[in-house]
Amino acid sequence: MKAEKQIKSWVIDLVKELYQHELVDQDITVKQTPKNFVGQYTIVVFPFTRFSKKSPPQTAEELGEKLKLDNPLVKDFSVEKGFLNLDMEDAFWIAQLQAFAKNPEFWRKPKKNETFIVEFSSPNTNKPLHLGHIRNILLGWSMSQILEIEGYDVFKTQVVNDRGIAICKSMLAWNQFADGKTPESEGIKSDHFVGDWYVKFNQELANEYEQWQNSNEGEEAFEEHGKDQSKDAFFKSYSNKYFNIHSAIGKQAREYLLKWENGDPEIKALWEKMNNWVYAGFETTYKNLGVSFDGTDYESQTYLLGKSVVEKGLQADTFYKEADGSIWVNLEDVGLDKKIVLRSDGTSVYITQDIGTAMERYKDQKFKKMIYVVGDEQEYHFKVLFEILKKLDEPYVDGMYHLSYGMVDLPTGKMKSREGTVVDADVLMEEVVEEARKAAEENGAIEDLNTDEKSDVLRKIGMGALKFFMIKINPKKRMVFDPKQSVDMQGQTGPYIQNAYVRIQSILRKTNLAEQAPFDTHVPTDLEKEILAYLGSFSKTISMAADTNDPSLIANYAYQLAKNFHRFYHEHRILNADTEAAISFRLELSNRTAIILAEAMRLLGIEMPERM
RNA sequence: GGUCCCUUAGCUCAACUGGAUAGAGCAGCUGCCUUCUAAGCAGCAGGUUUCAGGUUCGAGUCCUGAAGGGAUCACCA
Repeated sequence: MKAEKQIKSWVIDLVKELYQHELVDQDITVKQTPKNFVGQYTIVVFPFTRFSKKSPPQTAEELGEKLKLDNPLVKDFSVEKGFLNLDMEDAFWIAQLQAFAKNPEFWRKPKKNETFIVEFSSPNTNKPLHLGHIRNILLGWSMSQILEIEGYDVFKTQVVNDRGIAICKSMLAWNQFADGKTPESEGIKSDHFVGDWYVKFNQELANEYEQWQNSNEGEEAFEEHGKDQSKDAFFKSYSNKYFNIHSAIGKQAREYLLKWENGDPEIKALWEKMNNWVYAGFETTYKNLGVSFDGTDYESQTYLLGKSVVEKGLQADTFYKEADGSIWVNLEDVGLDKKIVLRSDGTSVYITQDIGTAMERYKDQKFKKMIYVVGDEQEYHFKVLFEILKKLDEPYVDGMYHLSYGMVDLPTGKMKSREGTVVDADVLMEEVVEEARKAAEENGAIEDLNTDEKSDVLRKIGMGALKFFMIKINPKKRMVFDPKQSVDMQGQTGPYIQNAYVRIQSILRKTNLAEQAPFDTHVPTDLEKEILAYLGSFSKTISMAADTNDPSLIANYAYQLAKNFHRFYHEHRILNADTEAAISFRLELSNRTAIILAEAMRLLGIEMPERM
């Protein structure tokens, strides 16, 4: 199962013997041979010509001869330009398949005893989770699973932004307009309930603003600051200032915030009540998404952590004080800007809190590595954060990584809450399961299941479609989310992969795997060899996904494997193959394929149904 | 304007980190269900990898420049 590694070690020995040159694994490229050539593994020999002092084909020929002679597992070889294609003996493939039974989780790496923190999701508490969060959560979750396989002790955490002006807006609107209504009384999911009051606030603000625009004060502001802009453009750009300077309702919201910071009991109680509604709602959404966390940091508890940071920075002369009392760090020597870390009024800014949180986490966990799953619009922020930590000589800084992912767009453009084009996570999940139900009704394969079993299967299929659709795309790419495509169940989709698994389970139910004859006399077909070789490359794929922080590699692997299996299923009989050995071999091959498919999907947070 | 990211088939994406003739799916067209689940398989068609140079045995991948799109450059979070 470590075939490629084994071939590399052969090559290393051979090159040493023939050309007296020391190679390491990384110098050698071994890959699966493309379809239109004979053989299963290909060695790229171009790089060896430097010290073989022969043409690429000659070098390949020479290596091939010797490999074949020395290794009984190499049946034959062929040379095409600088590529050496190896055709392996049947015994080699039999041994590959047998090896799975000895090491059923061969892709799992030994424990490293190192803590790896993965921070993801990071919602605000003033509105429900949306499509963008789903991408974030899927990435974070799946990186966690992958790193766990790589041998880390993974600690999954989220930062909840539970304080600030946003939640105060919801609180204010609820206080003024809700008349004591609750999520229970209205029958609304509780995070949506709180979000609705946030929307209500913004509506009130918009009304107020519109009236003000036509008032004398509004006219004056336009005269004074509008310059050569159109009225519309000016008022659009002025809205923040309006909120902070003129708005009555805005003033009230800020008073809420001030009272909160001063520990006003009434406001604190309201704040707690509304946040608890939100948490209850998030809990449901997380559960439906199939994710959980090992810890949660609330900003209300971490936003003061900045103080110790500032002290440390001033002591180390990393930070300096301006005349007005604000504290800064100068990062111009590493090509960045100056950055404030403490306001003149002594309050901390966002980055200060991040530094504090990192230090706190290190104190608690002694983590070796940490990933922040955060959108790419914050790339600069994290560059600055890491540089500051470096200047502060924090020991863990080299293990920190910002897993930056592109925004999720709709076919109609950006998601904008003001324009009501935000795709809500809960609504989306419902839709996608509903779509699975329609598809299942059409083909009727699960009619005989009871209601619970059926809804379980439909949930797995619908969520599988949605999750796969999002996770198969390279994280750093901005993606277009087409709702129609996200519910597709055919082609390069989650259900396509689930279907391969279900087909295998259906076969395995008809027989007893443990009672099969030995398969060592079976002569494997080209396709069987191809699948076996591909199964073996699962470890490599996981490692690469871990190294590049890219779960989409696993998604593509799973798709490719499922595709190979579907083809195999059509081209070969399994249960009624010609010989006992063939039946046994194919059953075991199918069994291992199913196990690896399920594992690959598990790493992506996708469950397999047994029927569909 | 500075910095960073993206650009591959009509659309959505791959390409094992520099390897062979750039692959899938969707959409379109053709076949295949009395044989292990047709959410499947096989086939047709679709490409100057945005453009111009460079590096080398070899470039979608690396370098330089250009064009188009995006992000960021707050005493916001």
